[in-house]
Amino acid sequence: RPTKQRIKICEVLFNKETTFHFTINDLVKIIETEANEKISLATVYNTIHAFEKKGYLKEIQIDSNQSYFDTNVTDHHHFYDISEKKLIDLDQVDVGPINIKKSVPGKKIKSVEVLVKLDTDNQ
Amino acid sequence: RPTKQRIKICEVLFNKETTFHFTINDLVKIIETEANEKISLATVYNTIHAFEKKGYLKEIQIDSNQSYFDTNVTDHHHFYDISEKKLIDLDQVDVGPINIKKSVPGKKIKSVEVLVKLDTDNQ
DNA sequence: AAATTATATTAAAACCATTCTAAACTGTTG
DNA sequence: CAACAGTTTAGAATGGTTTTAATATAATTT
Repeated sequence: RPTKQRIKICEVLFNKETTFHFTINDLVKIIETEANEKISLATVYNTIHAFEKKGYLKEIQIDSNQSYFDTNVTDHHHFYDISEKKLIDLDQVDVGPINIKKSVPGKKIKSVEVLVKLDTDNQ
Repeated sequence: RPTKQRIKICEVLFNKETTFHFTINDLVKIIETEANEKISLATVYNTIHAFEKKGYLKEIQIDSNQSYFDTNVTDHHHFYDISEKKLIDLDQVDVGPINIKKSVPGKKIKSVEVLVKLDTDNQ
């Protein structure tokens, strides 16, 4: 299981000081420039999805035409900078407690996600 | 501007007692069965986007491979039923006030969206 | 009401992120 | 080191969305 490709991806993702956000394309570019190695798109998708299932990554859906991933797997929320198409972490503390006062019969809450969209403040 | 196709779409969307959620595909199917009329996908996309820009519809992004639209354009949040892929409205009252205690320099908050994901409660 | 103009609709092609496929390859186990 | 299961790969397929270029329609002018 610990193949060359997976080791490389792990290095890029988890040998950083801070957590960060990326798209599949970002990741491929990082690997191909930083490491000057070719890697198949399919492998990246496979690996990232495997990591996500294991809980090493979180998928964040904002845009209907691209998935973002987060190496920060703790419970938290996000700012989304619309013009730069970038994500910024938002701690639970910075949002405050959220108490959902409505429930749906036969269903249980799996997650509560807050997305705060940001625009340039050109007053 | 008030073409046959636009009138038909308006009827389907806004002559209802309640607001509702739909995908482009849902809408095309409704029009083609309920009205037995053919309508081009491109027209539906054009019209829906035009309506969205005018503020008659809200786009909701959940799934990275399909956009949902909401005829409820008031400020509110959503439940997302994962297994049924359906949206359910969640009033602001049912979520409570959210106060974002962090800010990003040069950016202003455009929207705060809460998405509560639901799973089947098979205890 | 015909002619003109601007705007909409359409089918089909293009796009692009993601997934699938089937063959080649690699790490592991005995 | 042989055999197997799991992995990688390039390329094709998928599917929602957008674009294109031609045709049609509504509004405006003559």
